[in-house]
Amino acid sequence: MARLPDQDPQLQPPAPGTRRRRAAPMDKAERRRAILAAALTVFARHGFAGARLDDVARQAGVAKGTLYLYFADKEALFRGLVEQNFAPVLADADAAIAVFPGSTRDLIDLVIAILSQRVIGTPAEALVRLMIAEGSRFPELAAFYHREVVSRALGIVRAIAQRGLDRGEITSDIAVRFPQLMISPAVVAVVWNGMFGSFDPLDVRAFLSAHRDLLLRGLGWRDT
Amino acid sequence: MARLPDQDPQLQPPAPGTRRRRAAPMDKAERRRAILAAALTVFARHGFAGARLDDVARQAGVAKGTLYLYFADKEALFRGLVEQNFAPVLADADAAIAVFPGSTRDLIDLVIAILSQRVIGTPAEALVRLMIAEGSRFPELAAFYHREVVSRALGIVRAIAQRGLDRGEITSDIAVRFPQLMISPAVVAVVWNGMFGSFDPLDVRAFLSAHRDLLLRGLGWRDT
Amino acid sequence: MARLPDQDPQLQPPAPGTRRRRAAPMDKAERRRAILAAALTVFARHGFAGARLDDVARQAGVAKGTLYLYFADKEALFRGLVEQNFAPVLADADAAIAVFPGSTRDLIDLVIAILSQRVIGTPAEALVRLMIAEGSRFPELAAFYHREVVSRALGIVRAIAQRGLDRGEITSDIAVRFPQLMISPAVVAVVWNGMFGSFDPLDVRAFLSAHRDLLLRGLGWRDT
Amino acid sequence: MARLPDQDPQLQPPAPGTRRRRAAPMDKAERRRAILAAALTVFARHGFAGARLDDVARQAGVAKGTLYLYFADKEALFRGLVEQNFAPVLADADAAIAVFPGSTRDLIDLVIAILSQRVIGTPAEALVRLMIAEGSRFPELAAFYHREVVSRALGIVRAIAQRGLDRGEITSDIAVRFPQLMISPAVVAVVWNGMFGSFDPLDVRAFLSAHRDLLLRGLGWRDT
DNA sequence: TATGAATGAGGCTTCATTCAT
DNA sequence: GATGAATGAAGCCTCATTCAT
Repeated sequence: MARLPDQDPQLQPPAPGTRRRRAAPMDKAERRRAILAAALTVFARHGFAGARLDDVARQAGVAKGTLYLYFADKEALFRGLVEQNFAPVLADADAAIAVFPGSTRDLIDLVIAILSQRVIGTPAEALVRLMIAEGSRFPELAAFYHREVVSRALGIVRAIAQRGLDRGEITSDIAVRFPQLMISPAVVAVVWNGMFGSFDPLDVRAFLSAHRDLLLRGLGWRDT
Repeated sequence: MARLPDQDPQLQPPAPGTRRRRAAPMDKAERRRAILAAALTVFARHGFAGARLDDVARQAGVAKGTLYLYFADKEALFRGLVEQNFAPVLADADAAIAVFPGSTRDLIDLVIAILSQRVIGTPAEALVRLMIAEGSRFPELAAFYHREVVSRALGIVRAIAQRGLDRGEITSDIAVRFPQLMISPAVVAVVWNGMFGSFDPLDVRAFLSAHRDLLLRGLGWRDT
Repeated sequence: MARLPDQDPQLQPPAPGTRRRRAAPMDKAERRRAILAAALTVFARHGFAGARLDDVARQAGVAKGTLYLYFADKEALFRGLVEQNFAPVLADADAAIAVFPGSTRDLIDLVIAILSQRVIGTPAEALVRLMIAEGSRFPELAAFYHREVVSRALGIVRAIAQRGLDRGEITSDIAVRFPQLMISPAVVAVVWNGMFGSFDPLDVRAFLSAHRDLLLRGLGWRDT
Repeated sequence: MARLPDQDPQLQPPAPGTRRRRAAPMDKAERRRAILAAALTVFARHGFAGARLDDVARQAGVAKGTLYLYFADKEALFRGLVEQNFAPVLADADAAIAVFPGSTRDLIDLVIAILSQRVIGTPAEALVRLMIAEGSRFPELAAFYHREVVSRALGIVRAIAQRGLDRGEITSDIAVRFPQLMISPAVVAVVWNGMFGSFDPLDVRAFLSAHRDLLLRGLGWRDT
C-alpha cells in the first residue's frame, strides 16, 4: 500500500559504511521528550497500528532499542503520549478558569482562546485526532482520557454555564445538561482540518467565533 | 498487544471434524455485498492497518483468495467500503429534503431524524468513525468523501438555512456561512459513543433535540 | 559467537533474482513430517533457544510462514517433536515386551536390541539428548516425557525384573527398586556420543553388552 | 515463551527511590568468583543461549559492562565457568584416591561419597547438566571437559578396578574396559533430578548405594 | 470462479556488546 | 576500573498477497 511519506526526507539512513556516532548525550527527561515528540508525529500520521517504531526512533534520533529503555512497548509509548500531552493544557485551563472573575461571555471567549491557542494548530490537536481515531481500540486509554480530560473539561463548561445561570446572564440550562454541545464545533474543527484541511481548510477562529455568537444567543444571553 | 475480541463469538471456526459445507451459492453482487458488510465490521473495529483480511473473509463466508476477485487489494476494499456505503444514505437524504414543503423547523427535525435513524446506531456510524480515523491517511478517499458526502450534506444544510432566511423564519446567516455548526453535535455524538459509549453513553436523541432547540433560538427562529 | 555450521552447505539461499518456485505440493501429513524432521536436526544441533526457525524452514524446504500453519509457535514445534517421536518406539517396545515368552536374559537382550536399533544412532537419540538438555526448561514437557516415556519404560524394566524374580532366574530385587540402574548405561552412551563421539566414540553395542553381563551377574543370574 | 522465573525473588530490582549504594569493594579475584557463581546459576537455569548477561550481572552485583572486563564475551564466560569449576572437585578426587590404602570396596564407597557430597546437590551438579546440555555445541569445551575431567575420572576408576583385579578382590575386567559403566548411575541421577526432581525425586544416596551392591556382585567381589 | 495453503517481506522486541562518563 | 545507557543485528511471528488446484 502507498504509505504516506515521512516528514523529513533529509533524514535519510546514513550511507552504508558510515556508522552513526552515538547520539550526543541528553539527560533522560530530554530524551524521553524527544521520543514522545517523534512518536506524536509518527502516530498522528500513520495511526497506532500503522506507525513504525523504526520511524519513531529515527525521528527521535535514537536507536530502535533505545525506545525500550523508556517505554515497555508500542502501546506504552502511545499511553505515554496521551498522559503527557493533555496534562499541561488541562492544568492551565483549570487554573485559568477556576478563578476567572469576568462575565460568562468573556469566560466563553477565554475557553475558546485556550482551545485556539493551546490545542488547535498544535501537537495536541494531532493527539486529539489520534484519540478520536484510536480511542475505541484502547478502552483503558479512552477511559483515562474520559476521566482525566473530557469529564474535567465538561465540568468546567458546566460550571461556566451554571455561573451564567446564577448570575442571570443566560436563561437556558441546556449547556448544563449537555456541555458537549459547547465544544462540539471545536471537535469538528479538529477533525475537519485533519481530513480536509489540505484542500478545504476551515478558518477555525472565525468558525469558533460564529459558534460563540450562536451559543450566546441560543442560551438567552443578556447583558447584565 | 491485546487485540479487541472479534464481534460474534458464535462465529467460531467450526468444531474440528465438522466440515463447513460450501456456502449456498451467491451471485456476484450478493457476494460483493457480503464482503463489504464484513469489511465494515472488521475495519470499524480494528481500523485500516489493524484489520485482517482473514477476518473479513471469514465473516463474509468466503475464502481469503476470493476477496481478491472482487477487490484489487486491501486499500481497494476500504475504498469500496466508503464509496458504496454512503451512497444510499445520501440519496435518501437528498431526495427527502429536496422536495420538502414544510417549515425550517420541521426540516431541521427531519434532518435530525434522518441522522438518528439512518446513521446513528447503524453501520454507517461505524463508517463515519472509520473515515474520521483513517481519512487523513487516504487523501483521495477523504477528497471523495468530502466531495460526495460532506459537501453535499453541507449544501443541504445551507439550502435549508437560506430558505429559512428567505422565508423570514430565522434571522442569522451563521448557518449559511458555517453549516458545519449544524452537524457538529451529530459528529460528536458518533465520536463520543465510539469512545465512551460503553461506560458513559450519550443519549443521542435528547442530545440532538437539545441542539435543535439551541440552534433555533440561536438562529433567531420566529414562527411565521 | 561462532555458530555450528548448518548441515548441508549446498542449501544456500538462492541467488538474488531467482525466485524459488512454490514447493512441490505435499499432503499435509507429509509436509508436517518434513518440518518435524528438519526441526529435529536443527534443535538437536543448536538446542531450543539457539535454533532458528529460519533454518528449520529452509531445511524443510518451506517458507518461514508455513511453519506457523502447522505449529503455533516454536515451543509447539518442540512439543510436536517430542510427542511424535517417542510414540512409535514406545508402542513397539510395549507390544514386543508385553507378550515376550522367553527367559529374563533373552528379554534383557531384547530391550537392549530395541534400544540399539530404535534409539541409538537414530533421530530418536538426538531427541533423547535434546530432552536431557532442555528438559528442565520445559517442565510440562518433562512431565509429559516422564509420564509417557520414562515411567512406562521403567515399568517395563520392573516387570521384567519381577518376572525374573518370580521365576527364580535372578535373586536380587534391586532392579525392581531402581529400574533406572538398568538403563543408565544407555543414557550415558547417548550422552557420551553426543559430546565426545566425534573424537572418542563409544562402541555402544559392546558397552551395552558388557552392561548386560555385569547386570546378570550382579542380579544373581542363574540358569533355570 | 514462558521463561523460567529467576531463582531468588528477593533479588528484585530495588524499590524506586532507594538507590543501591555501590557494592562494597571487592578485589578482582573475589569479583571474578562472584561473576562465575552468578553465571553458573543463570546458565544452569536457562542454558547457554537462553541465559541473559543482564541476569548474570545483576546476580553478581556488578554492572553489565563489568562482565566484559573479566570475560571477553558470553562464550568466554561459559568457558571460564567450566574450566574453573571442575578443577577443585577433580583435584580433591585425585588427591584422595591416589594415595588411598584401603580395599576396592571402600574405595568405591569413597568415590560415591565424593560424588554425593561434592557433586550431587551442589552447583557442580548444575554444571554437569550444563555440559551435557551444551557440550555438543562447544566442541572445544567438550574436548577440554573430556581431557581434563572425564578421562581423568575414568582413569581413576580404571585404576581402582585394575588394583582390585591385581589384588584378587574382583574377577571381572569389565570395569577396566568400560569404566563408564561405573559412573553411569551418577550421571543418570544428575539428569533425572534435573528433569523430574520436582515431582519424582530420586533418592540419590540409596540409588548409588544399590548401584554399588550391584556392581560389587557383578564384578565378582570377594573378601580377601 | 473459488479455494486456502503457501509465501516472504516487514514489524516488534530482545539482548550481546560498546563506550562516554 | 566500573558503570549502565545506548546501540543495532537478529529472531519470532504476522499477514497481505499469490497461485496451483
